[in-house]
Amino acid sequence: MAESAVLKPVRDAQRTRAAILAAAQEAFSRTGYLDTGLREITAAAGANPALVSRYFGSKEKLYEAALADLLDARTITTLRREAFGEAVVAILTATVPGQRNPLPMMLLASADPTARAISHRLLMDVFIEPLTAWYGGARGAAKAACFSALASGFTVYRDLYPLEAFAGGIDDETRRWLAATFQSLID
Amino acid sequence: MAESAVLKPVRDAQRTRAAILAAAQEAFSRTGYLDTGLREITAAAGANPALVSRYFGSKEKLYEAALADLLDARTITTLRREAFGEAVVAILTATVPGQRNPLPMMLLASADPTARAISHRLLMDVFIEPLTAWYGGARGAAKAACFSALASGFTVYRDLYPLEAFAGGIDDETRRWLAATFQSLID
DNA sequence: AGGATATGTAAACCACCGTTTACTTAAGGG
DNA sequence: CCCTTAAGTAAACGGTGGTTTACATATCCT
Repeated sequence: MAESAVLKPVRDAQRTRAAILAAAQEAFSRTGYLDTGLREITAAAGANPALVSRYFGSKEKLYEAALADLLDARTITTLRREAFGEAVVAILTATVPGQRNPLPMMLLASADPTARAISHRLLMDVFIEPLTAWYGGARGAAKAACFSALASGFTVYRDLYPLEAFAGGIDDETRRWLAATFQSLID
Repeated sequence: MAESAVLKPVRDAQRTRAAILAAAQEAFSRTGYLDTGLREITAAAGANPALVSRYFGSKEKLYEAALADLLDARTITTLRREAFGEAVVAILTATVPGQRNPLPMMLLASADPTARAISHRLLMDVFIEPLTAWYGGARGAAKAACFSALASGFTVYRDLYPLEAFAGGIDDETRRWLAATFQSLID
């Protein structure tokens, strides 16, 4: 039988790089930056630690690539303004812990000065600034900050330090309070 | 001249222990748990790395002692309910980064599984539970969660990933929004 | 087909860290 | 005053981690 060499080549730099990136995202989101070893990441990707140097340059660069691939303000800036609060809460509560969510990764990496600097810059460039522009006006930056604070805080007590009220499905009152609070940044 | 042996003894276990604890709080709040070495802490305290084992047992125990010394729900539960929102904002904005604030320490330590478990337990026992009781009623826990989320989020974007809107003195509109949001958890 | 090149591997290197051990020195009671 | 004990020190140990080096092998073009 002809094996599908095109679909599953034994050696494929792009695929290997992508596998390492995906494994890094999973691992960094779960065990942070400092506590995640390159040997652990590459083992999960079925690759070799030395390939991180080859494809990304260093662990820091790998982290930067992993985070940049997850950060995207459009998840928020494409929502309709009329039902903004409800939509945000829907997104927040739909997100499964550890599944392509940049925030735990950022927070778990914040202990390392270099990783934090990378996160800070990426956060500003590809999230805060677009969000500020989307809010618009003189208070756009302040609204973006308030939005980020509440959304991040929710994630902290849902994924990092789970509180029953957030980690186990939230009740209708809480959902309404969150939605109304997010909405109040627009009205 | 008689040197004040009572005020500044050369060898004093209690004083040395306290110095290590203070240095640990400062260092853990600044560089996290994993990235802070015992040699660094003890050097700042003018002590020896081996004394951590003697006085605290291990690095984990030192972290636990350092965090427990900072966590206290009474900063919140002693506020008057009528002007709760304003009072909370006053406390949040008065807090100088890195100065006896348990939150950055908790967040920066969250990458290490053991340190996170310690933080989680302490947080529940000496903060969330008292706060839940203070709010009271069926939704006490949910209110405590919402409070913690917004307060933590504010701290994150003030101390960890500084946004101009929070890190450089906040404007009156933002202050009002925060105060009103905190107050809405009571009314 | 065959050699040049891209891809992957294994092992070593070097530095750091938490902890333990053996030792030195100051403090304090009889 | 001496000697027991507490307090502090220095160095070594075992383990780990990022990175580099030297090497093996699959892939691709002529």
